[in-house]
Amino acid sequence: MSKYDFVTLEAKWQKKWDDVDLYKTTEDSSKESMYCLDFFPYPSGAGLSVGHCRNYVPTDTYSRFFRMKGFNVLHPTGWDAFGLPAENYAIKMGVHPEETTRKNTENYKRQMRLIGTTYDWNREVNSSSPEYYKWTQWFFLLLFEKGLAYQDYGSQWWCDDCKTVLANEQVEDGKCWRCGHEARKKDLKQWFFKITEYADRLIDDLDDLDWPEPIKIMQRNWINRSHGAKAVFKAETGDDIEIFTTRPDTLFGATYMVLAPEHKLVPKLTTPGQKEEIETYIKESAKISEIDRLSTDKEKTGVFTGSYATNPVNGERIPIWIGDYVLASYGTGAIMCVPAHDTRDFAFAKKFDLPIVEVVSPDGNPHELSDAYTESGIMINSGEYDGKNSEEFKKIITDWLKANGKGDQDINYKMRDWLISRQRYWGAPIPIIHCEKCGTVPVPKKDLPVKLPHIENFEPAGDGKSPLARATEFVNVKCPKCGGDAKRETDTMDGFACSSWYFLRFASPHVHDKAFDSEKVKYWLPVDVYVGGAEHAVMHLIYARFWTKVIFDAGLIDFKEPFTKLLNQGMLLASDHQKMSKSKGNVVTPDSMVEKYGADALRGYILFMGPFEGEVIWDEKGCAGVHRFLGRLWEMVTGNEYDVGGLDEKTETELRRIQHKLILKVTSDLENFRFNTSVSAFMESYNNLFKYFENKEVTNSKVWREVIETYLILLAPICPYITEEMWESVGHTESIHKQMWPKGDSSLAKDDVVKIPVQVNGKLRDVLEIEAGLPEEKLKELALASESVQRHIADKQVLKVIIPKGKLVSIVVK
RNA sequence: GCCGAAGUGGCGGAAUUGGUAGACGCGGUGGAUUCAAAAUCCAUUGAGCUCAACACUCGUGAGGGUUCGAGUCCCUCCUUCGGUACCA
Repeated sequence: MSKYDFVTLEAKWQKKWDDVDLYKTTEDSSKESMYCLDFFPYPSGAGLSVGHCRNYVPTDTYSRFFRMKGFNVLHPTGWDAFGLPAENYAIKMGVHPEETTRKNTENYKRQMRLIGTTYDWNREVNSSSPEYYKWTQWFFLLLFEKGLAYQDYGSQWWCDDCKTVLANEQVEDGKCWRCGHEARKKDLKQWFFKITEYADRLIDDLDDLDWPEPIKIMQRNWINRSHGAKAVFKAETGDDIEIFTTRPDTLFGATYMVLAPEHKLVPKLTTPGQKEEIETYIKESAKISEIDRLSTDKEKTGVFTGSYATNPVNGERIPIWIGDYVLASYGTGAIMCVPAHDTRDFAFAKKFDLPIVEVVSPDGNPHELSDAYTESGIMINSGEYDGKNSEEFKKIITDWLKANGKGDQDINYKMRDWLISRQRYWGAPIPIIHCEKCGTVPVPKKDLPVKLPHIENFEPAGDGKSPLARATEFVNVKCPKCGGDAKRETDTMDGFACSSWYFLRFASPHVHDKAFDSEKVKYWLPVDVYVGGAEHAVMHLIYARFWTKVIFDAGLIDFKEPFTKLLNQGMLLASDHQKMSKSKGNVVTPDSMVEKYGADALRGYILFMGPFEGEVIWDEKGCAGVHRFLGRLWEMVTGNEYDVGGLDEKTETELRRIQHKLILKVTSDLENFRFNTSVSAFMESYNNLFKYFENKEVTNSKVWREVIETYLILLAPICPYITEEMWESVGHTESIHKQMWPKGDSSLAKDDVVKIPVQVNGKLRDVLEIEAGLPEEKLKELALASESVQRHIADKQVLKVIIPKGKLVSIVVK
């Protein structure tokens, strides 16, 4: 018997599996398909840490499990290689991103194989390769044709550090999502995708998805659909000021208006006397950074324009102010103010001493308000509508607005269109040609891909123009329409465009004449199980859903949602309870763990650490513990003769019980992504089997072999190397990973002796060890006869005895 | 502020969803092996009752409640973490 030499055996099997291409996936209509996908990684220069393993090991285990259950499993991966992070890294290293990407992907791939993943490398894709981004551009043109891609001038988020614009989703806390530099607004002409057109469907279709509820909530909040009404307030200048409100029931309480400083009508509404003050305010608010301006605890500021408007419902003359707490980009950029029923308006009114009129009262009586009352209630001070319920009144007054041409019902969204232009080099060029005569002309599909030219000076200039603008041979083209001189669009696409369709590409990664093979997509998609970090809740996961719907609408696929089931693995923190990062020097690499304990131990520990969705803290000792367990298992499996003798019935029953309990437990745990408890089940099962290990008669028996073989098969998805080696050592030639998953028999798993706790007044007093299946009468008798129970009921009166499901005896005494 | 998740031994975490709290692992303690150490193996390990056994008491963030019975359900509060930020 040899020792558990994980180094040698892992290398041996790695090679063997590669040689036979064990994990090559092909379509097979006789088998049910299962598509299990990890968020494809951005190949960073730092390589994989054990934190990444927390994503890849569970999905790999799950995929292996499903293969053994007889499913045809697609479990591919690839590289999200385009985008700012890759480019910034290349700039930092002073190496072209093509080169850094090539190196980094090689390293990732090496590490992924090291930990025993079963990705089908025949299906590897790379979003920065022309074969791939040709189709990203093709989808851009599809969106363009459908009127969903457009150019617009406007104030955009800009990062001075990355020297490019950012989508709204990519501004976190007023800062650039990637580099953390403060974002600011800049006026630029940019490309957008009209994602707002899909806002309703993006919200409504969430209902049917098997996704974590928090992610769905985050998406709903991000899109933030508000039902309400628009209303027109007539200014005394004769201008119409349109507002949006979710509380039309409070219209009678609108005592002033506030417009965003950027609102178009501000100059016209400003009276000569107020002109200076207004202009100063506009200048000042432009200077304040967005973060400060959006901060909720900032005191309200504003200036009176000098003009008045008429409240459409009661004809009251109300003053028009401007204030920076009103955003130009939401709704109409103007609001009606109801200080009695809106906290922000209340604060503003208090500060500038504006009238506060209560119109919704909790009890129908007027009150002295010390705060805004924002709940529903009974209408007061609302003319003929007094006494109505405010919720019902919403509809009544909205209908009235409509009937009188002063408004209508309306819906607003917080989500904005997706800004996809990037003034950066490392992305898919936007396939558009600008011609002076013909305007914006899409590149004909036959001319795709628009290849990203190899240029040495790819750093952003910071002038708001893409580095591609400097590549004159790239920029200057003939117009596809008129043949005259024209210029290429030089912006590249946001990296999130590339990742909005990659899951489709895996079905047929090598087709050259289309983005995907419809038949194969039909077989594999949608993705059955999609696993990745929760940080993509509002970026990637909204964008990919949007593209899928556009592709569906174009009739190219037959599903509306790309990811049926979504799971978020919990974060893995370093032993210092902080995120692993190079700068903190707390990164643990899979390489070092594989070297010390083997890939199987690393995999086992990753799964054992804690619940899949929970946050866990790295502790190398735990990894060593799993390694020790595997060493013991090795001893137990490899030292036996097997098949020599028979076995008595009692021992066989006991061994079968261990075997079938394990099958049932592991099967249900793996199905439910409860890997941590399945690893404990293996350890527990080992401990139970080990009690027989000294008994040669047992370990030489056929039953022992069967129990051990079942154990190995069950463990194979978690620890593929050691199980394969032991499987071979007990005499098999076909890979363990090709074996069928065993079926558990609950009747064999059942205990013949059960433990029945006995409680007296809710306190545990005894545990009866008795034959299973005794009638309740007998249980009651035995429980009452118990010595320690007697001690507690002797001088008392037994009121009742409860025996729920024959599992426990509860005696109530007085 | 609002939305969401979670609080269980020295630590990571189990607990059939209302039924023996602490599975499994880590760490600790004692022992075996060893010249010694590492490794390995065996035993023990929630707290208290000044040693031990038996028994008993307490114990799942805090306080109430429902129940024969609560880590699990209900109410109030506290703490931590994630998301979000004047969206009218």
